[in-house]
Amino acid sequence: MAKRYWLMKSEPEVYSIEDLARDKHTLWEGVRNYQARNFMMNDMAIGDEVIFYHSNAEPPGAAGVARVSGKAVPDPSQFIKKGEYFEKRATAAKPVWFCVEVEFSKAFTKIVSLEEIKSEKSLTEIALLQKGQRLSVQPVEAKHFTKLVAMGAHRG
DNA sequence: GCCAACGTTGGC
DNA sequence: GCCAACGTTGGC
Repeated sequence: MAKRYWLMKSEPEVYSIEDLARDKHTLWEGVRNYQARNFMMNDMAIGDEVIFYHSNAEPPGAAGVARVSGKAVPDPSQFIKKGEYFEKRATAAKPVWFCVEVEFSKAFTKIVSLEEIKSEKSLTEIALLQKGQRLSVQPVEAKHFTKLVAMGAHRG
């Protein structure tokens, strides 16, 4: 199957591209939206490439590239009773939430800001910019992925 | 199944 | 902190 491309959002105050660079890989825990979960469960494959997007940041924007390094597994955070992501409906036999593992690929020297993405003509169709688009895990077309990476690489 | 109320996301 | 644009919940 052909490699696919994705965009995954994280608040850098919580987990940034620098954190991923340090950790090398991480489980993408805490997604609590069914559409986003289904992308991870059903559509993501090892080797798929991911734009790591900083949301609720100054500035918001694409911060680097990661790679899917492990297929979807039950999200451990749903079983932590005192945790922020506890899911009381979940059992070991029937988990509710799943997450993939991603590994660090590269950090852009400088964030490709949302403002720059908006002003780039070839990116007007990217899912990220569509009205009401809030999904924290979303597909990206190959041409948009390539463009974002080129914009990120042309810095520094 | 409908839909109002409520909660969340995330840019500004 | 505000609020648009969602998604979820729960009464009926």
